[in-house]
Amino acid sequence: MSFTPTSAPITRGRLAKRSGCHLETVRYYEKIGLLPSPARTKGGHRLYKIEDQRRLRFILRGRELGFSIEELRSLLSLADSETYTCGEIHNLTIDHLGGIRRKIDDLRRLERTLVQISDECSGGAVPDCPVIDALWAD
Amino acid sequence: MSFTPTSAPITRGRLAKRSGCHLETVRYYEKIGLLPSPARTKGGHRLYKIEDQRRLRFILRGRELGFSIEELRSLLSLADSETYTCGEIHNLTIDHLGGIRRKIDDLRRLERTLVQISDECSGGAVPDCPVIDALWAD
DNA sequence: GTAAACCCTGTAGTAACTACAGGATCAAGA
DNA sequence: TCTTGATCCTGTAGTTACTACAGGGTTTAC
Repeated sequence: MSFTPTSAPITRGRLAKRSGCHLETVRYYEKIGLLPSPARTKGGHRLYKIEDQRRLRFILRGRELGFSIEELRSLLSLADSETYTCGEIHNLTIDHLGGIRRKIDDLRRLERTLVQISDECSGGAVPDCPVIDALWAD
Repeated sequence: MSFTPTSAPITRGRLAKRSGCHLETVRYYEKIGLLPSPARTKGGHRLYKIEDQRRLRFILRGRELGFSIEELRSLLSLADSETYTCGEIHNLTIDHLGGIRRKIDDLRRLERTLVQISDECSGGAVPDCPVIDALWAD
């Protein structure tokens, strides 16, 4: 007889709470194939094991790092394959980083433009505004 | 008899092409109430006037500046009212700018984290990767 | 045994479009 | 006038990554 108190299967709600995500997110990840369909109770309730928790945490961390679902699918299939190389992962990461940097550049350009336009704005009670003028301009 | 050759009504396709947006976007903006429903031919085809072109350009420019549809709805209703003040527009613009700056900050944090993680990555053919490790970590 | 708390399924909603399908209309040339 | 090809019409479904129900069934604690 051995005690295995920490590895007892847990319900979906408990998994979500422990992982810090929404209850429905767990079901969603299962639906789109990022999480495997877990064992069930006789009544049909899902039962998750430690490895499911680990996988969910992987996905949630990846999302926090801005990886898309499809990027995570690639990342997970590499990680699952056990034959991935650091180079493959590196490429995915660099691509992802490129996308983030493009977004930053776009937003910075936007910021500069908006600042330029709104700096001309008196902000007062006058019925005339350079922001509106810029949008209406021919 | 007067000639008014430049102000003849144009079709949806022509309006879209002139304004540099997708054909269906015009219909979409009409559907959500940003553009008014235009006059029609006997056969039901839309006919747009110069003022519609102007309004569409306003919306498209606003979108380029990152304003959401709802923000543009506010901006347009102010602009339509003819009684707006520069201060009201300024507030909307400053709020919008705040949102953009928050996004930039978020993305920069993300970038730093990703660079930190992937800098430890050899990028070689070895089957071990700090990116994956970071995601799997307990 | 019962009641509260939890879980099940499927579906619809979010933002801002884009992409059809299956037809009708329009403009230009013969 | 007829035809042909381009354009247009409508409604609906797809995109991303979830979230929010409705209307039930199950589990658990007392």
